[in-house]
Amino acid sequence: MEELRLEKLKSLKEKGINPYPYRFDFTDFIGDLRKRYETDPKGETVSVKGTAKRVSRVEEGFVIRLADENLEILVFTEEQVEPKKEYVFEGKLLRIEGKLSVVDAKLSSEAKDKIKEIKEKYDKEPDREEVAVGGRVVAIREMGKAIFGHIQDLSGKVQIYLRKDILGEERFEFFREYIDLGDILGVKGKLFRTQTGELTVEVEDFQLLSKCLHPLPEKWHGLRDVELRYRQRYLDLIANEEARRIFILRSKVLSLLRQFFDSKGFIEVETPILQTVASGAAAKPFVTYHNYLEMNLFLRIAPELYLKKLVVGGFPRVYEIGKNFRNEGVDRTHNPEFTMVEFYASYWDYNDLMKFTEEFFVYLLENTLGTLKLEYEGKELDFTPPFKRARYFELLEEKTGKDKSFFLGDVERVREFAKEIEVKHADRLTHAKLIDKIFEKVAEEDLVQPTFVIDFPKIISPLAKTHREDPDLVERFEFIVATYELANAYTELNDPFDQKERFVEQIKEKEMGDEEAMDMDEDFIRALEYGLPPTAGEGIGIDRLIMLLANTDSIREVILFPHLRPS
RNA sequence: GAGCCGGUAGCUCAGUCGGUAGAGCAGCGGCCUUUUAAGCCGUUGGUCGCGGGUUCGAGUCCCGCCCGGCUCACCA
Repeated sequence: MEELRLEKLKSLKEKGINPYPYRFDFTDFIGDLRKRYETDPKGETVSVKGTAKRVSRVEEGFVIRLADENLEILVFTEEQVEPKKEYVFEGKLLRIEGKLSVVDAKLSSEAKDKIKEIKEKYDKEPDREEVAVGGRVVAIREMGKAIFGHIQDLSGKVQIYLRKDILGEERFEFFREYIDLGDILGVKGKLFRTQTGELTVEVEDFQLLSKCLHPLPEKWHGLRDVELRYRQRYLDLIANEEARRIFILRSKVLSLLRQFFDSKGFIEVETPILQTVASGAAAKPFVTYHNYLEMNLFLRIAPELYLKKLVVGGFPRVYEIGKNFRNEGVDRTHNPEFTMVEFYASYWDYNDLMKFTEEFFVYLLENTLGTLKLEYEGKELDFTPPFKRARYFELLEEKTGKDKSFFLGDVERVREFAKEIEVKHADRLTHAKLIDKIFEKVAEEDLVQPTFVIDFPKIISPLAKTHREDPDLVERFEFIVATYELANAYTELNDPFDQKERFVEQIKEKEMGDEEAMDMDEDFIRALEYGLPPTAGEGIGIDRLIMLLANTDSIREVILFPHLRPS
């Protein structure tokens, strides 16, 4: 902590001022002010003339403050220009961090628009409305008898303007003396626009709402150190607009997801995370210990079996959004705890689920990014339905020249083939795992566009219903986007005798060395004996979905507090 | 687990061949009533991740450890 800020804290208390007051009467979040007085352009082409007041280098090119008749607009360009000279730029009009900006701008010869007219169109006059807003002080610019600054909340930033003649000597000096960058401040005053057109609160009164005892990260570069950004995510959120954007997006996706599922007659439920048998997926669980019961419990690897028990119980459509825990390696696309939505619908089969999935993605994309074509790691992904469909064994045959009967035939010949194409540990994998690994190795990497891979081999799908046209297959699909498995779904196996046999097969697999093979859940079999209606179920990985929408290549960027070793 | 890269001021980063540890921002003291990466003048600030070694001398070279990133493995 900073010595000086601690002294201020002490001095405030001595003056009888509580640096941590109980409440603040505010009228708006900052973003609401902006919504009221500003509309967002939609990327229309404009060309404007003005003087380059400041040229700043950023990662890709330059940001220019272009001024005409004292009104300013930001220009993002790769063109190199000199300050204080006049230029004409043509580009797309967008609002970036609250400011009207011409992006992808190129030098041009003729200006068809005036900055003044653009501003009048999108920035309305606030008519000195009286407002009270709170936020963290992120900039202070002293100007003698006036002070400018910015306060920020999650919804945005707004400029504050303090004048000695309005506040009076004592309050003005109090601000200079006691308010630091990082403090939470409440201000009351009138909204106006400055000469350059920026929405600003002319402060009539202010109150310290909480003292910040540490200096803030650097204002221009933000907080870059990845380790610090994850360990102290609050600082990341204060300093980096991109971090705020991603987690607001994540929240929006969850909200849209609930809206969509609720509107389709699904009921949201919660099932146990602590389980005595961790089943429903192929993975190694975390183990924990219950002191009172004196027994080991597992953190769930999937909610699947519980959700199907609910369908048996008469819930026709259920969904659960929740964490699953898998005791596996950690990398760019795997976190030991991750969020899934898993859902089940009576009377549906996997064809219904594919339609539903298409509809869901369209709903999600239109309400977040506003487009069905999104850019991910330099590639354009097109979510216009219908999505591509590819049969599992047809893909395999296309890539290897070997057909289904080969892969499902003699295990040793499959093993030989796996060794040939350098599948790791081919000599000790079970038949099921061999096929799975060969598929991952040869087929998955080419699946960039959204694709339903359908009709998986039965031996790697112990909970899926046998294919109605082929006893070697099950009615299952994985939804693959940008080579990642985004969803996994099937027509549910509801024959208790078949299910029991499949579990027995899994136990054999486990005995043959597959640690991830599924455990038998006796109560689940009993539930099936009471009758599970025809049902289809699906799980969608929320973290990977957010990665896709946010265009980020690391799962840690979309998890607020990713796991790190203690420092 | 292995390889590579990184850890230097609160933050973002430089630091050459081993020779007294730097910049910008933030901070502090001034000037400035429409500024906005404000500007101008002055100025404080270091366990160079930790421990050991080589050397007259180590941020720099060597060894070990810790934390992070990337890649490959493990998990399977």
